[in-house]
Order: sequence, then structure tokens, then C-alpha cells
Amino acid sequence: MELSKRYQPADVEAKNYRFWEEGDYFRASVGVVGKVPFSIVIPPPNVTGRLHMGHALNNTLQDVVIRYRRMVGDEACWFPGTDHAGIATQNVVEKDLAKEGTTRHQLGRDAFVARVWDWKAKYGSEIIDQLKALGCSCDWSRLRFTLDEGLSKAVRHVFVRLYEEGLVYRGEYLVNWCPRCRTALSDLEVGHRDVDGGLYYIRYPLEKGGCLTIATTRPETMLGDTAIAVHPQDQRYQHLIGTYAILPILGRRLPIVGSESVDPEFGTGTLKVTPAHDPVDFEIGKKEGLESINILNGDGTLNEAAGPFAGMEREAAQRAVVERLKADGALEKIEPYRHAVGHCDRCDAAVEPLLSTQWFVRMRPLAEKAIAAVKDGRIQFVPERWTKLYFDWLENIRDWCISRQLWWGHRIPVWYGPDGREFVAETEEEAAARARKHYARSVELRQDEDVLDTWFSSWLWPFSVMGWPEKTEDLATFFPTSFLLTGFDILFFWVSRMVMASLCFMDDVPFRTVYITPLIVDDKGQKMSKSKGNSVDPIDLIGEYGADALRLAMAQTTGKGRTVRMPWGDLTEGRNFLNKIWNMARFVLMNLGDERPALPDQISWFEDRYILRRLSETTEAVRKNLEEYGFHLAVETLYGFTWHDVCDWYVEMAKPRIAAGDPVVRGVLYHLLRETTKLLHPFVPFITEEIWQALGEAPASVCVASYPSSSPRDPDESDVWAMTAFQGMTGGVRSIRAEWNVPATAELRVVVKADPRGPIAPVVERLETCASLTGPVEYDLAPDAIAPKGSARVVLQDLEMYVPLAGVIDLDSEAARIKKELSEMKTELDRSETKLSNEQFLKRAPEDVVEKERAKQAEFRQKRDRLQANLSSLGG
RNA sequence: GGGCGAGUAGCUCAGUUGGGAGAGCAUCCGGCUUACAUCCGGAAGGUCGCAGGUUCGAGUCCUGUCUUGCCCA
Repeated sequence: MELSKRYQPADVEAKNYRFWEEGDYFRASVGVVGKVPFSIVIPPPNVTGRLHMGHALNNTLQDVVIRYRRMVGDEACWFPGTDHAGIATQNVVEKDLAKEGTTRHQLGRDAFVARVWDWKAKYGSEIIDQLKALGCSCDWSRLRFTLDEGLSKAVRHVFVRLYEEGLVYRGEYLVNWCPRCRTALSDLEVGHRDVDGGLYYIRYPLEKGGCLTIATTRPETMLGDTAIAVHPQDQRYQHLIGTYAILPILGRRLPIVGSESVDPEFGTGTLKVTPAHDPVDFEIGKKEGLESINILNGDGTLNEAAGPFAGMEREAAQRAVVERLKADGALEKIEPYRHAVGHCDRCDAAVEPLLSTQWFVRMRPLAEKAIAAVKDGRIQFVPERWTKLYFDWLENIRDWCISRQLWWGHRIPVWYGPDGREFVAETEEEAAARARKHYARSVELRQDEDVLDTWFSSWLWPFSVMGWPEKTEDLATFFPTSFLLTGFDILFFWVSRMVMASLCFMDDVPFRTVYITPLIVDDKGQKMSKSKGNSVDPIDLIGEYGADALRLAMAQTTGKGRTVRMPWGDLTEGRNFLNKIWNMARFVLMNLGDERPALPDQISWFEDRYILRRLSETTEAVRKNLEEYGFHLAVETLYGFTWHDVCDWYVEMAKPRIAAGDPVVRGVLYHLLRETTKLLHPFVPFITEEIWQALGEAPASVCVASYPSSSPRDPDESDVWAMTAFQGMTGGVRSIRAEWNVPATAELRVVVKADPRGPIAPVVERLETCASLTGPVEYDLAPDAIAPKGSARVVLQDLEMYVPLAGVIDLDSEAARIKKELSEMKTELDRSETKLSNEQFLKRAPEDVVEKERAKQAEFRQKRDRLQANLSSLGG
């Protein structure tokens, strides 16, 4: 196969993905004897969404893991799927309708839902295609969607069971209401941020004369006030408890109550109590048995309870109320005030606390088991610090509002009889049957209008994708899953809820290891978002750098803390690295032609043994890094080995031998290429598959080849010594050429002070190779060689080199160079000697550390003396 | 207010049981050496935020502090 000079990702990516799909390499089998199952469920992306950097990161890492496990011989299965994403998807389609000048209400529920299904059919595969473009080796035969019949059944089953166990209930509580989405939200779906507003001081007349000034950030909610509260120990107001005030404008009588919840320091120390529109007030209202007056409609306008302000929009109503208070002389003052306001995660509208009837899940009993599962080590977080946050949330958990006033989602499986009685059942038939039994006749049932929170289906994902509640072979083989990888932004939304659901319904943990990825931010450290226009499209990056380069960049973001800047540099580096790999393959194949030599048994040259040892060390390190999920370390290891050890040194040293027809070097080179290709595959699947095809090796795809194992040969210190000497000798000559501007073509004589029959003998046999790396050189070796006049000097650990450069070299500069080296060496030596003269160190440090320090000291001394001698003999 | 992360070379960041400070990019110098200029060779660049403490020994552990980012309330 002919390989192009440059690696062209576009030529190989789509082609090789097709090859994998046609070969069905990603399909996992159940019940395979002798294979360890390893499973991952994908965090399901929104079905109508597009790939973003978070997906690119998460799915790259999951793919690295699953490809690695597949290659080490596990029965690896990555379960893919998409999420129906209730509010998000409904909003997208509603926006579309708005463009057509219509609304979902005009369309009607059934037509609207049909419209969303159309949308899903049209765009739902886009995200899947994008995952494929990234190289994800999901088992597509197991693709699921959270609104599939099977998964919907799981949802209904769970709802009914929780209802029967008393863990699901319906009630009137204060919830977060998004007036834009016109639905209730859970606490998690609300983000708080500080907003500039005002603190309004309003005078409430007292029934027995005088008035009370109350500070509030929401003057318009006074229309729903049903009491006034003061701190029971507050000397200023204590005496008013039990008396009444009059609500301005509306003239309602408000009891004055005492409550510990009032902060005497805030404002005037008095609180207007609006139980229907504030969480604190709601609690006070419950305790004091106060009336709750809801003044809002679902769309955020004021309702008839607001009297003259009915029908006004919230902001307009606030202005109107303030104007009216001013006119009535009831407004004392307005101070600028910055305070936290909740906003809808999905549409960013300010959220209203609103009293309404919703369905809830009682979380505490579920949370207790979930805490225990992590405490006793059945689930482990990586990095470990996330466990604390997990515990904090679960320990302070509140009930989960699961009903949403949307149309797109799982309809709540509750039917109401004519008298409003609830019949909770998995199917309408069952509900009808129960109703018939209850009423002793057939009655008309009305299903609850609401749908369930999207996360109510996602929390079942690790087992619902495997067919639960049916008893399937997938469940028997792949549950619990081995590994979960996701961003910390859905630690509460998803991860902890999956643990709760799984312990509750499966009586087991959903996964054993949870890997939490960092968040990718832009190059200024800002969160990426569509509205800010600073988000990066991974698909564009794939087009520009190639999918494998993107994957390398993603793998390198791990280990960096909670956030990581957009790794532009790593993308370029990755692209360059791929080109390097490509050309290494090209070089080897170019020289081998059709030959596929085996690794020779007899290896006589030190560089061969050295590089094979490095391969073994690299293999071991990469395996360790992958087992411990240190993705960035694995990439760094592979990068250094491939680029520097193999390409810069081994391949360069191999060139003269190839020219000379040395069969051993061909065998070693081929071995290196094949093993490196396999080692790299989990990270860069596309390019390695392309190379694998060019090799023509078995198995047919590298993705099912077995991952290399380290086979540590006997550590031969003499090979390491020889390689170090070799690198020192070539490096020394290169330095001198660069330092004194000696052209690469000019021949140099190099006098080496070393015994050619000593340890350096293996290098002496390779002097030709040395010269091929440094330009023409004539070597003279002698144990007692003396530096010729006007020589540049190189002092290595065990030898010295002199390069006569009379007329070229400037002795002062050369002296300065050696002096600098000498002074560095003296510093090192000082440190070492101080340490060794410290009795405490000798007494307390471990023996091997002391031994090592002694060796260093000897080495430094020797080198210092050599440098000193060279410096003084420089002139003569 | 509580919690967490980050502060190491000009920039972006590695540095896993505490034991001679690293990479990539950028910079400077020299090379189109027939695998690769997405390349090769050479060089320069750091009191590891600050102050204490533990230790024979601290970038690494502890305490405090400053700067910065995020999450929760």
C-alpha cells in the first residue's frame, strides 16, 4: 500500500469507521466463557443536540477505555443511546413553531408530540454520526432512546413501585416555576446568580396606630402577603406580636407573628410573609397556619388575586405597585441592592417560587443507601475528591419534584376518577380495571396531564438499556457496569440518582468506578456557551486537525483540576504527532517492501537491546496508566517513546544498517512499528487502523488485536551505559558544531580519552553510526589522550572528548563555556557534600538513598575535576 | 456564609508512596541530511504565590495568608 507523504485524516477516518462497522467489531456477546465482561453505558446525549467539547472529551475517554479493554481480551460492551431531553427538545421545536407563527397550544398536544417525533426522526441521528466521526466504538446494535417502549415501561414500572412504597407522592408545595417554560423545575434545574435590584422600604399601617416599615426586594409580592413576621426576641417589635397591620393598597388585615427565621439584621428587621411565593415565608405560613395567596399565573402575569394589577406582567406589575405605593405615601425609600435570583437552566428566565400541586419523590431513604455504597467502597470516584461533594449533597437532599407541565416526555402513569381519586398503574387498562373495582362500574378516567422530569428516565439508564424490567442476558452479563465517565456538572442530576435507583431496584450498585472529567473552558477561562459565542465545535476541529488529534488533545486534558482551557496547543501537537507516526510507518514499510520479518532471536547491538527494553518499559507504563485512568500520562509516555526513543534515536541509528542490508535491524524496526501501532490504538484508532491495514497483519483489524504485554528482558546495565555514552558522544560533537559554527559537511577530528577496549567498546564498533548523526568525524581513542592545542572540550561522565579547532575556536568563549559548566557542577557537588556531611542524614535516611547520594558525589567530583583540568589546560 | 479547584520557564500545563526541577509551544542560533520543514540539530529561560511548621530532607505533608475560578446556600 502506498502511503502519502503527509497524514491525511479525511482520507482514512470515514473509510475505517465503515470498515469497523462492516466487520461488526464493536458488537459484544453475552455469556462468552473465559472472557471477563467490561461494560460502560454512555451518558446519553440529547437526541436533538449536537456534539460539544464536553461530549468530545467524555466520549474520547470512554472510547480509550473500551478499546483498551477490548484489546486486553475482555468482553467489552459500550451501550450507546440518546436522551429525549424534555424541556430542551420541547423548547427547540417550540422555537421552530414560533418562526412559523404558531404555538404548541394552537397545534394541540397530540399534533405537537407528533411534531417532536418528526424532529427526532430527522435530526436524532446527527449526534450518533458525530460520535462515529470521533471514532467511538459503541455497540450500535444496542442503541437505545429514553422514550423507547422498553425504557418507557421501566419508567412506569418504577413510578408505580415507588408510589406503592410511599416514596412517590403528590402534594401542594412551593416549587421553582419557570414562567417562560411554564413548568415546575427541580431544585437542580435552577441556577442562582446575583442581580442588581432594589431594596424597597414599605410602610404598613398598624391597626392600633402608627406604622411598620418593611424592607423587601420583591415589592409586587406584597399583594400576596398574609402576615408580618418579626424575631420573637427583637426588643423593637416584640410587643407587636399578636396585633395586626393593614396591607397597603389591598387593605387586608395581616397578623403579626414571631418567627426565628427572621433576620433582625436585615433591612428593618421585619418580614412581610408571602407563603405562596417565598420558601422562608412558606415555612412560616405552614407553622402559623396562614393562608396562602397565589398572585401569579403560569406565564408569570398576575392573576385576579392581584386586584387592580391583574393581567400585568411581573416587571410591569412591580413598577406599577411601586408607583402606587409612592402615590399613597407608603414608600419610604429605595436602596440599590444586589441579590441572588434563581434562573432556569434551560431558558435563563428568572424563576418564581410558586405554590402548586406536583409529584415528588421522597429521597432520604434512597439517599442513605447511596451514601453507604460509596462509604463501603463498592463505588469509587476518580479523582477521589468528588466523594465529598457527593456525600454533602446526599446528606442534605430534599425531595425531588418530578412532574413537569410539558408535553414531550413520559406521561405520568396516574389516572383520576370523576371524584379525583388517583389510580396509579403501569397501563391504562390496569388503571381502568382498578377503577371499575373501586367504583363498581365503568367510569371515565382522566390521565394526569403532566410528564416526568427527563432525569426520571435517565436515572434508570444503567439497567434500562439492558432491557430491565425484563430479565435479559445483557443484564446477567453486563450489570453492574464496570465504569462510568461523565462531567461533574451532572454529578447530582445523574450520577447520584443512578446510584439511588440502582440500589433500590437492582439491589446492586450501577457501576464500580466513576471517573469525573474536568470542564473545558475557553482560552480566557470563561465557560463555553452558545449565547456567549465562545463555544468550539468539535466537528470543526476534526475537519481541521483530524479526529485522532482531537482525541489526543482530549486525553491530555485529564489530571488538570476542575477546569481546563481549550487545548489549542495540544491539537497542533497531536496533529504533528500523527504525522510523525505516519512517517515512521512509511519509513519502515518503504524499506521493507513486502517483507514482514520476525523479531530475530540473536540481537548483538546495544541499541537494539536498548530500544526493546524501552518498548517493554513503555508498554508496562502505558498499561499501568490506563488501569489507573491516567490518560494524560499514557499519552505522554507514548509520545516520548515513539518520537524520541524510536524516531529520533533508533530510526536514525538504523539508517546506515538498513543501507548495509542488516537483517536484524529490519526485524527490530518492524517489531517496533507493529507493537507501537497496537499500543497507540486506543488513543488514535483511525491512523493505527490505516497502518495496520498496510502491515497486513492478523487479526484483520487492530481494534481486536491483543494489546502488547511487557516482556522485561534482563536489565543489561551495559546497554544503558553504551547508549548513554553514544548519545553523549553524538550530542557533544553536535554541540561543538553548533557552538563554533562548524558546517555539517566539514570533517572533524575527535580525540576521545577512553580505552577503546573498555566499557566503551560497543560504541567503538558503532563509530560509523555516530558519524552519520554528527557529520563527518574521524575518531582517535586512547586512554591517555591529551587535548591538542586549541581544542573544544566535552566532559562526559566517564570520558572526555577534544575537538581541535585551532583558528576557529575562541579560547575565552570556550573557557567561559567550561566555567559555566564547572560552576553548575560545583553547586551540585556542594549540595551533595553538605548532605553527606550531615550526621542526621546518614543516620536517618534509608540506606539506598545514602548510597545513591554517595554515588552522585563521586560522579560530581570526578566531573568537576575533569572540568577543572580542562579549564586550566585550555590555553596550552 | 460554606465547600472545592488552580497559582511551577514568556504561554499552556506535567510532576502518583517526600530524596538531584520537566514537556509542548513561543524565543534565539544552525540545517530543505531521499520517513516527516506538521521536520532535524543546538541554545537560552524557574527564590515551584507568600509566611510559618513537621522532617536528616518539602514543588510534594500540615497551618495560616494572598490572588483567581467554580459549586452550594
